Amino acid sequence: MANLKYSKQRETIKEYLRSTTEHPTADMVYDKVRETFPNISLGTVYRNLNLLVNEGEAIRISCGDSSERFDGNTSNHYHFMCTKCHRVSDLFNIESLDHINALAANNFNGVIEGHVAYFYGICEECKGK
Amino acid sequence: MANLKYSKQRETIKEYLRSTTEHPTADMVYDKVRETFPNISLGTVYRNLNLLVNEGEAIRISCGDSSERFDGNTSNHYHFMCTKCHRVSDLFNIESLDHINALAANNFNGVIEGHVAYFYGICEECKGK
DNA sequence: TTCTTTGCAAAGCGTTTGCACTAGA
DNA sequence: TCTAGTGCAAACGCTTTGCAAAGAA
Repeated sequence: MANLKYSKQRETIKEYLRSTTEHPTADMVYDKVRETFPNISLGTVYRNLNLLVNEGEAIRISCGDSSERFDGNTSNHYHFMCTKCHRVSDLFNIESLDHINALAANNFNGVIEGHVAYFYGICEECKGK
Repeated sequence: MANLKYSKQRETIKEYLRSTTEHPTADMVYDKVRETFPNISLGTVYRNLNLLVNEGEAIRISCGDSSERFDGNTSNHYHFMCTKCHRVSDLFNIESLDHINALAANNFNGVIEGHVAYFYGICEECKGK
């Protein structure tokens, strides 16, 4: 949380994540940020993505794909993944599913602290094809 | 789906998955099955796990951990992962959360086909510690 | 100066795959 | 016989890490 010095690279990554809704992978971030820093390395991108996630400036999304995705929108929301084009989009129509925690806690002897959930199906763009 | 020949190795893996509720990783399966087939290779374990999942004889579980887990119980149920000991357990107390698909579909222009969800928190064993 | 960040390259880890051989049908 | 499965080792894809140089405070 502390000991963080400013870096142009991290700032650029953070701004890119905030500006997009495409939920990029580290590789996609790398490609984008290289437009500004042609010499940036993938390692730096990974390091900064991890830092941003730890600082609460970004969210890590695992949708069963081979690589993780990142989201600069840290507000509580759910995601949808298209099984055809594998794009991840935001679902702002559901506010919260926290009631399912109570369902899970029923008759369970541990402590339910939260859940991870995402939806899948066919996105609007792929529907007609 | 077709062209499957019997193999002792696959049968042993399948039976192990059916007999346990520990949701083993491929490595854990490998360790277990080596008790019966000391020369089995990790590659064979992976190949058979994938075959079993494709045949519907097992389920693949991704809980954000580095490695995937497998479950021989193919009935519809949810999982709980302890954030302390990282054990995965079954939640038989919730039958279905399919109603959340309708919540997600509301005001969404694609097609919601299903969801992936798991719960996390502290398991009964770790609670007292 | 001091401590963090960077670029680079190598290593790490889980998983898959090519190949020659074995075994089920 | 014919085809699928096996063991082995190498390769793969994503991510992390060690190190010396560069940059922020």
